[in-house]
Amino acid sequence: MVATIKDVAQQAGVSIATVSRALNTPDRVSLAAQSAVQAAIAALGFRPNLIGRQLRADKTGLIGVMLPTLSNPVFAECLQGIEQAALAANYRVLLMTTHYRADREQHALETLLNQRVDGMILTVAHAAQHAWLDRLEDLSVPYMLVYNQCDARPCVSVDNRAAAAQGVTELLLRGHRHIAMISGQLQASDRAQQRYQGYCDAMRAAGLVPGEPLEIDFESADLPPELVGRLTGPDRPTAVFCGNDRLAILVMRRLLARGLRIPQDVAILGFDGLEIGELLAPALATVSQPNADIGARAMERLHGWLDSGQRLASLVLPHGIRRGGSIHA
Amino acid sequence: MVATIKDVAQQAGVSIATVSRALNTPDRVSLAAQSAVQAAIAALGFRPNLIGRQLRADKTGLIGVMLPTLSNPVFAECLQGIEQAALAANYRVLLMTTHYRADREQHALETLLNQRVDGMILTVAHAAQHAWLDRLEDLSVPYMLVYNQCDARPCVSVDNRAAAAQGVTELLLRGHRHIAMISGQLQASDRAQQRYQGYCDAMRAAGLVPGEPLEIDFESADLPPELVGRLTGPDRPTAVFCGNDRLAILVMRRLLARGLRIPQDVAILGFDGLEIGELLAPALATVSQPNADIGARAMERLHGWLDSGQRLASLVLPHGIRRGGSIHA
DNA sequence: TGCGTTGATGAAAACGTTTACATTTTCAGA
DNA sequence: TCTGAAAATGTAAACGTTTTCATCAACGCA
Repeated sequence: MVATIKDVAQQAGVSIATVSRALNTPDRVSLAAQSAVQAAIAALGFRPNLIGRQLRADKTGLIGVMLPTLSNPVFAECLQGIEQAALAANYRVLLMTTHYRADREQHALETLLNQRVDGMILTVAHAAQHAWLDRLEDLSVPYMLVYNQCDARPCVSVDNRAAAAQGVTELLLRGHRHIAMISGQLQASDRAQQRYQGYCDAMRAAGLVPGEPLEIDFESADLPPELVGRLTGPDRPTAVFCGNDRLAILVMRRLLARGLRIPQDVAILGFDGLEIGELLAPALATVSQPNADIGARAMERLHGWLDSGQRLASLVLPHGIRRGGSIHA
Repeated sequence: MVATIKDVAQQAGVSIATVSRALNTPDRVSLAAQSAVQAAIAALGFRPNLIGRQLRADKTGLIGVMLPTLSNPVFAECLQGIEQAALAANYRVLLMTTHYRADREQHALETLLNQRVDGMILTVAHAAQHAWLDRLEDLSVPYMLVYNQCDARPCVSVDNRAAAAQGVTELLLRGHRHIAMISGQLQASDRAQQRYQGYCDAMRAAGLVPGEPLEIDFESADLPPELVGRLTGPDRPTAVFCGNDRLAILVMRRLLARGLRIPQDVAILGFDGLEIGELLAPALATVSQPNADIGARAMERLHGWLDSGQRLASLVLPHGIRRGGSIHA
């Protein structure tokens, strides 16, 4: 049997109120009582039951975090940032992954809500129209989106569209005219759509006709053969812009295996800024995001919101362009 | 104001006990009452407060997960496995990272204990002598170690020593005689020690004298110059066995930058089996572990323990040797 | 001495559930 | 119609805290 505050009180010869005060507001307790309580706590190995405390306080100190997957290091790094900032702000992290599935998004949000997390940090499929986010607003549960970018919601992200356009422009400057874009399912990710928009912007600004996006499952372990065909066939593109680095790496592998030279035969540009990309051969050029920062800043802002009750505006963090061997020889 | 079971009872014209039963054991409630309750729940948007339930039941449905870092994809993949298995078993995951620091291990365990998690999945510095693990045993809190390997505790891991020895043997078979080992701080990781033992085993079995381990901080972003010196200097090794893939990748980068050829000038062998290693140039040879499986199996076993009350034995999963360009031309 | 202020303490209520136990209702069989 | 068992329901306690409110002692001051 694990000791409760009642046992401590009895052992120390004081009331449970005094024990509670000794724990939370020691200055309101006589020195004699304090040391009696300390002794009793040590003797019994008492540790306060947070569940009781949370029920009474109607606060859990929990932050619900919902991300698509941890297999993509982008989200793992972001989570790392969240966790570090949560520790600093004395919150704990309850984690759920969705694997880009709507039913899992719903289940996760429901669970987090039932668990009475104080706030949430989320990446959802489509921030703009999302019934559950509206529900969070109604319930006035503080939340922050990460990676999603949407005027009507509190987000921490880069400017996906502008960043993508800048990346594609980098390819255009190198003389590419036939540039394809590969992306995870647009329907599963508003970021993917925004990045595709950025691609279109840059193409049109150069007087070119943007291609249709070549879609592929976000979590697929390899490229479908017919896609490989389009990238290696007779009218293949001279450059490929990939909606994220994971895809870019898959593409690089497949094309290299098919005997294409990168970047001479085809240039590859990613999006995310995964560190590991720098170590590939050739090094992956990419539009980089500050992943750990995205998480940490989101947590900081959420903390501010929880502290002040003031909803905070979105935050757009700077992106970067990391040049590398995959786009210039 | 968010609705409670009491509001639902009032709205439905029944007692709270009936509402509770309608929720948990619907077969013990008349159809009339069931539908009245359902209607009330829908009307009020009631969602059961898990905190109240957890307090009453003395069960939280939470699994505490403590890992060194998520920046190393090994642990991110493992966490992914844990999360997936936790979902299947209807548990939720509370995450804490330690960054290989003893004070953070202690803080995390304390927090998880206070939060009354039903069980824990942990990677600790040293499984064998670890006061807090002893404490868990005393409190009979079910837990499973991952990556740690220790006869006296419930672990899910590979056989680190044998795996390392097999990897090093692979190098020996290729004619290497001067093989160095680079590792994270041995004092921060029993796995590192076991892998070093395996290295020594293999070297001695070949009649060679094992070198001292070259230690480096687990989380350092680059190699210290003096270490680079030893790897590139006049009596440099012809092969380097790295205690984990992350280190191996750092080593590869540095040595390539110094103009050494891999594997002609120096062969590199990692440990972990990170997928990304296959995409490097040259592809990283490594001793592979089934990371997601380690997490998933640990969670399954923990679930079994929680269900049955029976502590389960350790599980040693098979390792593999992934050959690659970093050890053979 | 008497009074008011301050500081320490305790009793009890409250947070939202589940469940043991008691009570009421239903219904089949005589 | 009556009886008894079974089914449905309700009352109240319990889980471990925090906090309000009341009580009481101590003490300074007139």
